[in-house]
This record gives sequence, C-alpha cells and structure tokens, in this order.
Amino acid sequence: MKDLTERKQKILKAVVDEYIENASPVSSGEIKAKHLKDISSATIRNELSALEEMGYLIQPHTSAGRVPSRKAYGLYVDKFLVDHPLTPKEIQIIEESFNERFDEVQDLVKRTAKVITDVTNYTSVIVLKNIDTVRLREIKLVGLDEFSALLIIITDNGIIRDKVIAYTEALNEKYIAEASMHLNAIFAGKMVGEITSDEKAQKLISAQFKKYKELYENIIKVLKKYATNAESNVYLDGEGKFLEYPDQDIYSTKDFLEAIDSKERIADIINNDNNIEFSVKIGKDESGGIEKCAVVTAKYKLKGKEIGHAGVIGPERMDYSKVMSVLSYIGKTLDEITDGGKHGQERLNSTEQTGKPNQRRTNDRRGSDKDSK
Amino acid sequence: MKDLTERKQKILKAVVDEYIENASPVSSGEIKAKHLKDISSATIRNELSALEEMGYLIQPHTSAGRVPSRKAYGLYVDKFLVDHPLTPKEIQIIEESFNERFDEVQDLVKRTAKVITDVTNYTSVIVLKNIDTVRLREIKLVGLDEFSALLIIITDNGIIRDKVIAYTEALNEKYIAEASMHLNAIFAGKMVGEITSDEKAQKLISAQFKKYKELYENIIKVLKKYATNAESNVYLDGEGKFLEYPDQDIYSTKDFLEAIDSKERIADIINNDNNIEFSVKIGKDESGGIEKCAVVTAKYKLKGKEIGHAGVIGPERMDYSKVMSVLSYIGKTLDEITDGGKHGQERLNSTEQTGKPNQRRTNDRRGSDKDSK
DNA sequence: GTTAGCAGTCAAACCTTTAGAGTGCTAAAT
DNA sequence: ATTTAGCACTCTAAAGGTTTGACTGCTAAC
Repeated sequence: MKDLTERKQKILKAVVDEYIENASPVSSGEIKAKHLKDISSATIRNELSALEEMGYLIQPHTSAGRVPSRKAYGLYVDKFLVDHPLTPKEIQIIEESFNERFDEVQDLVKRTAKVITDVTNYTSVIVLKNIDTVRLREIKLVGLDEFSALLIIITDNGIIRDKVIAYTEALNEKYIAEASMHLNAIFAGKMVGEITSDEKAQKLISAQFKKYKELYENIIKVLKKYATNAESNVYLDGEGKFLEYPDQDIYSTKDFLEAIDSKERIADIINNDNNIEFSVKIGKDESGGIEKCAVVTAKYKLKGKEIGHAGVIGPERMDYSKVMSVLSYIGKTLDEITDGGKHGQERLNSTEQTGKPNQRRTNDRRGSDKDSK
Repeated sequence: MKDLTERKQKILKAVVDEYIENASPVSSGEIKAKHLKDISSATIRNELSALEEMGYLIQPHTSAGRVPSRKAYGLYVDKFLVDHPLTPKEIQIIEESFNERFDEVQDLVKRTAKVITDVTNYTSVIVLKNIDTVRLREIKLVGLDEFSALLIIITDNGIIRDKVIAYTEALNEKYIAEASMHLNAIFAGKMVGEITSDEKAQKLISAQFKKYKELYENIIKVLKKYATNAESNVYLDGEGKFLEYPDQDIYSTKDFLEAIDSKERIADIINNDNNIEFSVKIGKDESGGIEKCAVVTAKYKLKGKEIGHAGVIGPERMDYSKVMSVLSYIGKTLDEITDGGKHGQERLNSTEQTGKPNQRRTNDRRGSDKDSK
C-alpha cells in the first residue's frame, strides 16, 4: 500500500486533470467514466482512499470527491505534464506582439508580460535581475540646469534607468561633462554590488576625486537605492484576471491581492529559487508563496543573457502544461528575435533595427522542459 | 410639496450622513434618534416620502429605509459639506511625507498619491496634464551607442520623460550633439500639440534639416505617442483599498477593477471636467464615470503651475467632507514647499534644495472650498 | 401641519425536508 | 489477493416554510 503503482499514478493524474478543468471535487465515478473505463468505481475508490492516506488527496467532507493536495500538484508538475501545443491563434498573438519593433528593453519586457497574460489568461509577472548582480555598461550624466543632472544608468543587459540628482552648488556644463567622464571610468564594467559594498574603494575614490565628491556620493546613493528596490524590477500585467477564477475562497483572494500589491513580496517569491529553468511554487509554505496560488516562472533571456524571470501567478489548479508550453514558446520566440544572428555579441544592447518587422515563422515547439520546484 | 424646505434639507442631509457612516438604508426612527429629536418619526416618514418623490431618495424595497440617490449626493456635495478638520495625526502624516527632499517631479507625484491614500483610505489617483498641452522646456539627445540615443524631454512644469530612439545608420557622438542642438532650437518653448498637429511646419522643418530627418521624425513619433498615451500620465496608489468597503455588490466591484485597470478610462473621467477647482463625479452616467463609485479630484499645482488633477476614487458613499479637506490641505502644503519663496520663477523645475528638510508648520486650514460637479 | 397608533410588507434568519451525489464497507466473484 | 457489485450511510445543497423585526403607509385624533 506504500507504493505509487502505475495505476495509482494514473488515477492521481486523472484527479488533478479533472480538478484543473472543473474546479470541483472529483468522484470515483467521474474518473471511471472519463479516464479509466475498464476498472470499477469501487476499485478506484479503494485507490483513492490509499492515495488520500499517502497525502496526495484531500476529501473536503466524507461524502465528497477528492481534491489534489499540494503534494499532488508537485508530483503532477514533476511527472505528468504533457506537451500542450499552442493553437494557431495563440501563436499568432505571440508572433504579432513581438513583430513590432522595440527600442528599449523595458518596452519588450512590458510587452512580454502582456502577451503572457493574453495567452494564458493569468496574471503575469516578470522580475528582472536585481541591478545589484548586473554589470554596469556605462553611466552618463546630463546636466539639466545648474542644480541638477540626469543620471543615466545603462546595464550590461541593455536596461536603462535614470534618475534626477540634485546638488547644492551650481555646476556648469563643462564640469558635468568632465565629471561624467571621470565617474564613468570608475563605474563602467563594475557590478553595482561591487561598488556599493566595497566601502574601502568608495572612500578611496571619494578622496581621489574630491572635486566630484558630492556627485559621486549621490550616484552611489541612487545605485544603492536601485539595488534594494524591487519596485522598479517587477512588471505585472493582468492583475484583474483573478476575477475570472472565482472558485477560490475569500481568504486566498485577499492574499492574492496583497501579494500583487507588494512588489517586494513578488520579487522574493520569484528570486527564491532562481537557478532552475522552470520554477513552480505551489501554495504558501515556510519559504513564502501565496495561499492557494501557484507561481510558475521560467528564466527570461534576451540575446542569450539571462535578465530575470518571467511567469504567471494563478490558482493552484492552473493549467500547468499550457502555461509551461506558453512560457517555453515565448522564450524561444524572444531568443529568435533578439539573437537572430543579426548582430554580434557586442551589440547586445537595447535597440533593434528599425524598419521592417522581423521575419520569422515557427510552428514547431518543444513541450515542457521543466525542472520543477 | 415641490419645495425643498429647510426641514427637508436637514432630513436629506441626515440620510446622506447616516448612509455614509453606516452603509445601510436609513430609517425614519434613526433620523429622529440621531438628528431630529424634536419631530416625530411619522412626520419624518412623510418628508422622506416627499423626498423620494422628488428623486433624492430611493427605497430598496417597501419595508426598508431610504438610500440616497445620485441626485442626493450631488446636492450634498454642493450644499452640505462641512469643514472637517484634520486630526493631528493626519497632519503629521502629510507633513512628514513631504518633508523629505525630492529630486524629481514624478517622485513628488508618487508621494502625493501615496499620502492621499494613507490619509483618506481610498484609492488615490493623479492624472498629469497631457504633455500635449504643455510647453517643452528643452529636449536633449544623448547617444547610447551608434544606433540609438536617449531622448530626454523636459517640460515646462518640470516633468522629465525619456525614451530610447533607434536609427538605421550609425551616427557618431558629434553628429548627435549637433542634432541635439538643432532640434532643441526647433522644439524648445513649443507646445507638443503645436508641433505634432502642425503638419505644414513639420514638412518644412523636415525638409530644412534634411540631415536630421530620420531623427526628427522619430522624435515627433515619440512625442505623438506620449501625447496620446494616458499610461504615463496616470498615477494610482492604494488600488486594493476597495476591499475595505465591501458593501458594494459584485457588479460595481468589477466595474471598479476594470476602471482601475484602464488608465485611459481614468484619464478620461478626470480630464472630462477639468476646469474647476474641485470636481466630483458620482456614479456612472452618459459621460462616463464608474458604477457606484465617486471620483473626487482637485487641481494639482506645483509652484503655482497647474500640472494636473489629484484625487480619490471610492464608493459613492464616500466621506466627501474629509476627502475634500484632505485634498485641500495637501494642495496647500504642496504650494508651500514648492513655492516657499526660495527660488524665483525661472527655477521652477524639478529639483529642490538638498540638505535639511523644509521647515514649515501650519495647522490652520481651510475647509472645503469646493466648486462641485 | 403634526403625531400616535396600528396594520401591512418585506427581507433576513432560521428551520426542516428532500434529493442526490458520493463514499465506505461487506461479501461475493474472479 | 484483487476486483467488483451492492447497499447503507453521510453530508451538502437546494427548496420550502416559519418567524422575527424593522420599516413604512395610512388613518384618525390632536
């Protein structure tokens, strides 16, 4: 009775599939009718009972069917995912959405979030790698008026951020330009983490470049702020989608909304286990998560460089196969448009050639190359 | 029976006040007990009946109390608002929030939204004036690499936006700098509307500055996009607050969420009647609005310049007096910190002196200087 | 014009009943 | 030793029926 026999697995898969589809407890009769016509419901009941004892199923009350437990979803994601080919319509949505040219990485990120939502019908989320762990390509300083300048931070993966910084003494254009050069020499190529954590070097530089001290310190401050600021790294789309799966009880809806509200929390959840290709986090446990929700994410790569994670937040009973197929397809599409052999590695910045839309058409796709939680 | 006698007004006000407080239909007995002890409930019933006939009240069913109609709210906002002094704690929240220095107008805007939500406990919304109707102070072009540059748009009210633009031919730094100067000469001081709508001038310029044609056209495109793009002008905070007034039925919650989801719609509602100091839009009517919700906004000024509208989206039965008092107080506070006689008009850009927080302390405040819908 | 008093209405809360979906168990069949 | 049929049992959800009490509307007296 301790073994997960093949038949038990089949039945378990049937329960999960059925529950994902209908959101109501699955009965033995239902399984017999739709999945395993050749054994009797009584036998299935025995198996269900065993599976319940093993912790895979939950019975809301004695005379109800069974509902998958978190453990069951975990196993399901590990073993039972099937290839879920995208419909031509879905493919079309994705292709069209990426056919338009983009000038800026952030644009593309937003668009990706939107398309994930459109195709999966779940709330989508993209969390970019913390600027902390990313190399600076360049910083620029552009004077705005005598008391302020725009600091432009360009990271190695092509993301551009900027921020106004102000200073107390009036500075002229020339001074700014000079400072910009000097400071750039210091910052370029370094990781933000390196700069902000290395107090010694900071002091040294700060002393060496006395003239630019205030500016330098301001810049460090801005970088530090970005490094600890989830806000600017988290992109959401389709926050209202949860209204479309209303089988959840009030509690989890509230937890969902609270989670959605706090970008820090989202970032924490998604950055938690971020070294695997696909990550699936089901429900809330010691290490975080969202009550009654599942978070499925995949590595988000642009031009071969990993720039963060992209995925979906939905009910536990989400259509995992579909979501993973969609994420996988989108990943592949992004790969193609950003790394289509057009430019060498050195130009892997934020811009894409203007003019005609990228030509591509691929209908084959891999199913679920997963890794699971 | 056609006149809104003084007593009727009192009763109407009582109904609205009571309903705002308790969210349940108001009965004649309640009014007698809490508001008009010296007339009998029977008399009040007669009056209620008359008020209902006049369209101010609605009876959900025969044996229920009365609920205010939209017409009643309108009258209430017009005539019955009272001065609603802020508590010391509320004042403290506001003051503290603005005491920190800010470098950028957008920062201040976000902070304003946050503080409105914190103090009123409603979802707050700030809609900046469309860039279309605002004069450009300056544009800058900063080369990022040979195929792209960052376009920085600085408007007359100190708002900074930027956008990467890409071009097809490699351009060097010098070229960009030159173009930046030339183009700036063309754009500075003009309103975006002027530039984008005047096709003739566009053609002319485009011919005259042949060298910069592609750039110029790209810039126009970006400006046009901003001009028609609500997204970047709408700031929300406290989107989840609606959970805290759950007396609404499912429908209106849905409409609320849908409205919140679409920044265009928000912008439409708020820009609709934007020439009055305070605007109150109750419920949904021909000209838009949100079912069962009220939108209260005030002009949002910085350094004496009107830069948009700030306000609140909440249930129809919102605490109008309080909201208006809060908006008014915040408006006054902003006036003081941004125009405290520190700099002349010419420096009304985005920066504020660094260092010590602004010193100010004002506890007097005006109540409700309203204008109403 | 106002009020007291009372009949009438209606929603909400609370039961009770019923139906049926689904299980668990037992004993027979394989 | 499994599998299955059969049946008693459980529990929810839906439907129907009462009761309660909060209101109103009306009438007749003040």
